[in-house]
Amino acid sequence: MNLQESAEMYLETILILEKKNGNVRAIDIARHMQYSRPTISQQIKRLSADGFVELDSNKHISLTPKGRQIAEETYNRHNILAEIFIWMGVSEQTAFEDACRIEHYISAETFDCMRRHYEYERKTQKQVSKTDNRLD
Amino acid sequence: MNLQESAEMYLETILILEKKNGNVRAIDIARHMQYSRPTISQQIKRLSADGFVELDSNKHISLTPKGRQIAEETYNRHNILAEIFIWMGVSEQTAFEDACRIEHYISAETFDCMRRHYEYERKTQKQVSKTDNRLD
DNA sequence: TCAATATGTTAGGCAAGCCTAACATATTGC
DNA sequence: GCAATATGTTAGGCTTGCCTAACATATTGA
Repeated sequence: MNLQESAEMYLETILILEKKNGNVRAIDIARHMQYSRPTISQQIKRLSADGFVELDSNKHISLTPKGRQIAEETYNRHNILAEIFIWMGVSEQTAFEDACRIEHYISAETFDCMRRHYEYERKTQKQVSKTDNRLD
Repeated sequence: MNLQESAEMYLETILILEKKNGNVRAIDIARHMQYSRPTISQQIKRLSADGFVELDSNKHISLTPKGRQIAEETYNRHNILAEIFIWMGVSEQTAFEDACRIEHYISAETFDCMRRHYEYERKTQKQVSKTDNRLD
């Protein structure tokens, strides 16, 4: 299920907006991603044709199970990566921005190793402050 | 100096081939990157127009100072990222592949934090084996 | 109610970065 | 020396993913 970066971004955005607003319209996605309305319209059409989203009669967009799975995987990786970066001392904003780009390119293997490393370190050597700019 | 991923890849590849072979021809780049000869020809023309590489009368390609700087930065980040991933337990091949993609998207801030974290951990808790597949 | 505004879609365009086919030129081996 | 092979270039094409302009439709407020 190796989707393009852009498709993952759309699906993750839909999930985020769904959590925030309940329902999701194309215009909401356009504002959130800072893309034009036609761009969203086209991409939603594509995601719909490929079975990742559905539109109801009110043009409300929802994730299919298949789409939701990808959205949630992407969302989780994004957040966990950002959490790891923040733990390493990266500022919150940069951590989220970098995580957002990197999540699309990191393999499952590397992601798992980073996560395991992080969890292990947090458990064993809890209170070592090794950088100036840690947030926690 | 925010170059495209693809330009960074070409420059890094030229540096690698230069280290390996002494001189670099378009065909060497094509084989290494698995792209067609015309593609390399076009991209070298572009990199040359933008002042990142030069061609001599034998069609040997060399990096300008400006090009070399980017190539070396990219190369170093690639290797250090891979080293960190391997240290975290990622297999050598995956570590290099992931590093190769991620190096183009990670910010200086996040990269520095990862590097500092790695160096600190190596220094303080040298012999803790936390995963099965560590290489060192 | 109906004009103004908001939202969605269609059509057409553009840049990046690949490709193949065809041609041009350089190198090599008999 | 010359045919075969290797390398480089030109021309034209394709996909992805964005854009604007223009139009279609829905919603809202005086």
